[in-house]
Amino acid sequence: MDYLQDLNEEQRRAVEHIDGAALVIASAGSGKTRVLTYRIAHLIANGVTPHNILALTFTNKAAREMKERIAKIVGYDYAAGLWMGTFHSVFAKILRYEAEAIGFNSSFTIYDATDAKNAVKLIIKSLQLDDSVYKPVAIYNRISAAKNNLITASAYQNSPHIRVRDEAAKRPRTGEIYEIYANKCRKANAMDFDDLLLYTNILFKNNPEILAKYQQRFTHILVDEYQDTNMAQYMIIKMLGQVHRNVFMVGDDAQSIYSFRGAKIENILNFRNDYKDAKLFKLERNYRSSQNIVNAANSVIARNKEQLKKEAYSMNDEGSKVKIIKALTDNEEGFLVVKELFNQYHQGDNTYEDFAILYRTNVQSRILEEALRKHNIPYKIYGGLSFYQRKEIKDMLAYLRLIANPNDEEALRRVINYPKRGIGLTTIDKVVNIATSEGKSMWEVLSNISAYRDYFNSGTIKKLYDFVQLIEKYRKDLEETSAFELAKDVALQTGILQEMRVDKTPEGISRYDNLNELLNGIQEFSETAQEEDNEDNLASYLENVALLTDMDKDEGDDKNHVSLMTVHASKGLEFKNVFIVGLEEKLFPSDIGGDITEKSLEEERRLFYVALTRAKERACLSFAVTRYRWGNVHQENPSRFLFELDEKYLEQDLKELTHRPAFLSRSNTFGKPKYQSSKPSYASGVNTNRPAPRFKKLSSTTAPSNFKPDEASAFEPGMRVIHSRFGAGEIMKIEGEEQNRKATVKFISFGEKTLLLKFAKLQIVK
DNA sequence: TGCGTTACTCTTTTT
DNA sequence: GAGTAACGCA
Repeated sequence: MDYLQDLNEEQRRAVEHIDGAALVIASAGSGKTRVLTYRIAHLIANGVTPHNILALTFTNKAAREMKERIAKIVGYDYAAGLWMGTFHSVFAKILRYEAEAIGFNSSFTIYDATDAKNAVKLIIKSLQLDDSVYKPVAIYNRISAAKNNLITASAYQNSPHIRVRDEAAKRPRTGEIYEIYANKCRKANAMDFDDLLLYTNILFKNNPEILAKYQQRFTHILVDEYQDTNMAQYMIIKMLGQVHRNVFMVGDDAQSIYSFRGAKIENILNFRNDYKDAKLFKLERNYRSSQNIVNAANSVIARNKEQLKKEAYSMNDEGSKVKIIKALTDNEEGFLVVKELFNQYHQGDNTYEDFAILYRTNVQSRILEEALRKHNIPYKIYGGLSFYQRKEIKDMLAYLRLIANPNDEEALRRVINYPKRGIGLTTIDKVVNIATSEGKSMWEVLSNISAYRDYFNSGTIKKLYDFVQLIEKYRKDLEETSAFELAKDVALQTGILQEMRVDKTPEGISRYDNLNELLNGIQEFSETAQEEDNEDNLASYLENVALLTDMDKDEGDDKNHVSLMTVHASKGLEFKNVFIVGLEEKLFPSDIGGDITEKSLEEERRLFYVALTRAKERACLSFAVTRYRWGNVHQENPSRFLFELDEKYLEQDLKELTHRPAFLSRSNTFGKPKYQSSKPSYASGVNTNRPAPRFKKLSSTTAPSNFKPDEASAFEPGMRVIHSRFGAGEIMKIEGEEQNRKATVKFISFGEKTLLLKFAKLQIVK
């Protein structure tokens, strides 16, 4: 019982709450995880069987860490019985048990976003629709949003409201695509991320006896990050919690940042409408951050209208004030931020893991990366192109998926001709046509290929037959072999590993390393599964891996690095020193999706709040006056969030810092040639009689097809390069006027290094 | 059928 | 700037 000693009064009241609905509003750094873990431990200590507790978290990592902490209090045996994980992973598990009830097979595979988009793209193509109108990503997003709001394909098509919207968007056949996609997934025995939640809802709604079983089982339900649940998740909890009504929601409306994924902040705002007798606990004391940081963050978030009343405060030291860095360019921003980081590191007793650099978008990481490398500072980028999204990893996993579920069409398409075995697009198209006309899956056609001799030549028949045999061979020992044995055999016998080993280019080496890392991961999985007496087979590995992200990967032993990540990815983490970069209008707050509406602005503000409250001791914000975005230099304005910060908590005078001569603020873009209306004209001056441009811009790394050798003479020694990916500098010498239709230009940057530029993007001024 | 080259699009966040 | 679709050639 002594664990209760670690809690303040409000925390303890929440932890000691056992029966009935409860909402815990836990502001940043207020010990939310502690309350959750201790409450679960407390439930167990009070006789609740772990098996009857369902705890849902936002990431797998959070679940794992929480389980670990609970185990330390109540013992590993008890903790192991808990139902704990993300919504997606827990309900994927339940869906596997109950697959038959919704017409799936329990070995269904999970499509990630890429698989799903590919499938949608193929459908659009097969309907011969214009993919510039029916943009696959946009259609997929529509479908995803529908699923998150529990709108099935038929409901979608029957909704007049949706019809009007799609017709206005000139995409009246979206519903049809949705339906075909849903059928296709069913035939492939596959579910995408959203399906996991949608089908859980359908399962429970259509099968009262199954719902009752789980309602009985889960006597106590806990949900973390409740502010980021969507409609589908909300309904699952509502249904499951109906009988016992012991739902314990923890969240912070001020940190709701996933509305783009369908999260409804209303779920937390209106919680007490659903559970009128619910207890409300407010954790308002921030144990993480200094007073200055908490106060600064409060001064910004106070501007949001939609929020629950609470008073976040800190009783830590006052701490240092928030520092703001102004840079002239994005490159300089990277440089100044890293310089400041470098200074801070050498001032106090810091390690590099005390530092994080947060940004709004992943693309911003590159510049920071370069600056860190130049300073020899170790860093690690989280997110971005995830490990599991790399081609070599997806290809390898596709083999495993296909072996587990041969109807998985996306997996089949990936590997049927990888490594190259002479099965081209023509052949694949034929197979697809046969499959569609006979209402079969591609695999069903392939595994009976001799019945279709007339359609293919004998060589192709042989190739297809061999491929089927290859997969069938692995399928035979699917049950007996461990996931690792199987994966190893595939990697070796298909020649994938060999192909990568011989590739000595830097990319090839990295691919080889990645594949090995994946194999090690599978080995680790097999070993722990054996130790813990879990199922060690391929199916269980695949279920595990499909829902993993980069953030879930275990940190190695080497933690001594600066962390770089998006603000979204930083939720739930804390660092002694935090840098938030790119605080400019249109970037943060972001203006993607058109206008900045009141609602979207409030979410961006919450995002900024999340970023700022990651800091324990020091926060440093930066902005650049010009930024190189989508091919052009843009004049940027400092973010409104900077001005929303109460000056009391700032180190510098913001007005002075952001003051800009009037002539600069007049135009919003700078360096953008005026003649460049729709398409950039490489052969400038040739097709226009407007005045010769002051700037010459060449795009792409290769010379354009209409490039003439004499274009190279447009570059002369003495020209100043005002922008290139290597920075600014002056052209010292022209080297070669034509090399394979490419020009090579040499110039000296900052009078130091000689850099070789091919046709890198240049902006040159005479 | 496969490969190399060129042209074009898309740039927010992620389970 | 990067990834990919389309194109054109062998």
